[in-house]
Amino acid sequence: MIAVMTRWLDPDEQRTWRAFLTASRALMETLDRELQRDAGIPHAYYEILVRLSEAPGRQLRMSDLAEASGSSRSRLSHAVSRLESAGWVRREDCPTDRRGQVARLTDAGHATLAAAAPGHVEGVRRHLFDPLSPAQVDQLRRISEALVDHLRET
Amino acid sequence: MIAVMTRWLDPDEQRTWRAFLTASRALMETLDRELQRDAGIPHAYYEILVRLSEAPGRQLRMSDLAEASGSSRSRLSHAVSRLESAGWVRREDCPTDRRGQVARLTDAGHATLAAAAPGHVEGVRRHLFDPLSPAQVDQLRRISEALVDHLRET
DNA sequence: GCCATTTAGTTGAACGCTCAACAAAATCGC
DNA sequence: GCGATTTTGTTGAGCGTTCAACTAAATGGC
Repeated sequence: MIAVMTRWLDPDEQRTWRAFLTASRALMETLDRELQRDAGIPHAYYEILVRLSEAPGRQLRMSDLAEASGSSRSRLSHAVSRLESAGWVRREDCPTDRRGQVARLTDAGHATLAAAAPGHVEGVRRHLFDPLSPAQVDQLRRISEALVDHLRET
Repeated sequence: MIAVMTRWLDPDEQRTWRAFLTASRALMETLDRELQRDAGIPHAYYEILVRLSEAPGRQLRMSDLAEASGSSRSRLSHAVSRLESAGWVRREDCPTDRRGQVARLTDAGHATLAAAAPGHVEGVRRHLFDPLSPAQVDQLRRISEALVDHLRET
């Protein structure tokens, strides 16, 4: 039997953790709601369209798209099904791997994205960048990258 | 007709925004999965139990609990229903406002929380605090509080 | 006091996500 | 080459969240 004493968060850590929790949740919910209201799509779907629009030929293998959009395979599969029936994405067989599928952004999908993007960027600016000083923006980038690096190797 | 040119994100802002997005999403998903695996409850429910455990008499009005846990009324109502049928929370009539309901943490709920807390705190430490320097933790607190302040007044 | 408005909380439907199970094709080991 | 393993992607069930609609009680105006 091994007993390990829990190292609880001290008041400062507590405050930091809760502030981070509140801020990131509120930010995501706000941006998600704005996108839903103005463009009729959830943020996760918006991001899929963005990644496809940036890919060469506006197309990506499902697994690469999952990786790029930070999504599980299952989630992506469901999401692309929905985007496909909205007419914004088409699925095609991958020529080099017969297991594979390629998701391609349609013109309609690109148009939807183009219509949604300005409002969304505006929202990101207003809710994330405007309240922070340039130094804080820089700090936030370093902090986020440190967290990502750490989470990836776990 | 007023045409406003979109101020797109410059490469640095782009990088910051995406890193933040990736980091906060990955962190939340990781902590949520760990809590689900080790304690069988989602993070949102864990937080409700925490807030109740900290309240005087381990009880709170539904609307105060919603406020404290950063939840919509509807979400809280559904959540408390589930927590109630798990035996972790009880609903009682509010003595001073006949519209009101008070959620009270049961002993079973407190025990569940006590069992889940050490592992969760450990996770927060490992995934959030360990990868950051003390200075970065301080920066993150300031940044988060600035964002929260800004989002609250919108 | 009485009607209009606001506040508290709940409900059900629609939707998106998670998880585990699965099929099919590619790759690895020998 | 051939069987075991890994990788790719999908599926369906269960769960949690959102949104709009709703009831009931408190508050405010006159």
